Amino acid sequence: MSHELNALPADAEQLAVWLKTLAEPKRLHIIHLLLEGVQCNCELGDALGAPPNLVSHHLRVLHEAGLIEMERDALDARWIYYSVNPEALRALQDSFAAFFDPARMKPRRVCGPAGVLKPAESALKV
Amino acid sequence: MSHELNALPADAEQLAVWLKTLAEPKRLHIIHLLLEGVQCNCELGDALGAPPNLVSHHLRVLHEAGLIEMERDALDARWIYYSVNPEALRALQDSFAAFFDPARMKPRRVCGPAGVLKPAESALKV
DNA sequence: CATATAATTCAATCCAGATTGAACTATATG
DNA sequence: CATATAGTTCAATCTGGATTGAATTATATG
Repeated sequence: MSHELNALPADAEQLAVWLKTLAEPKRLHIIHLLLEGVQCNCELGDALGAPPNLVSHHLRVLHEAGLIEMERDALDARWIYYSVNPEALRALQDSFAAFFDPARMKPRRVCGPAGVLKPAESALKV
Repeated sequence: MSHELNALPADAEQLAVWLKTLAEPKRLHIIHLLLEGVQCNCELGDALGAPPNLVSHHLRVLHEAGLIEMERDALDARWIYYSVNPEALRALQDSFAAFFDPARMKPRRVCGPAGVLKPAESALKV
């Protein structure tokens, strides 16, 4: 047979990484805030009620997952602005929609006694 | 103001629960297998290379999150068949698509020096 | 240069939850 | 009833990763 039914498809590997990244409540909240236009560590920290080093940690995880981008302020380079990576957001959407597509649902594979018996047999049995 | 920008929207709470449930690699794999039509604990265990009690644990978590359903075999009630809950799958799709909708992206909110200065001022500064 | 600020890095601690092994439940079959 | 099977429950252990506090970097300003 061509493709293993048992293995998780390769496309799903990237999705798994993204899901792990987004499953953290504070990180999901950060994405929400970034989408709303909030951008620097300090403001994110205020909104989350979290210290700057913790915010920094979560921002790094999000950045390493390719979900957000960073950019220094042109006038005062101490400030760093974060934003959602639009391409990644679209890829995430597509990947998720493909994996959890209800149309993917296949009929049950025969496994237990009820499936093994033919209709005629199961009729006799009853 | 009507709604807090800081708080995670209520709709996102359910999504957060689902994401935490699906972020576990074996559970994501189980969803994949169920979508492919695999259904009983034993076959899932074979595919995952995991003992039945561990499979059972993950199935419970998925069930408690409302993502899967269970049904006993009509002929031999020792067998239990699991399947993805189609309604939950659709709700998950909708919820995720709404939260990560690229169209949600708002312009950056003023925060640092570059944003605070008016165009004229920043022009002078340069 | 000295001081302040925005943010990161580092090391230590803590904790939720995955994993494991053994006992248990429920059902079927001889 | 005794034995086997499919699966669950329970308690203990282990581990990845969130959290915390202190030190560090980079930049700006007087």
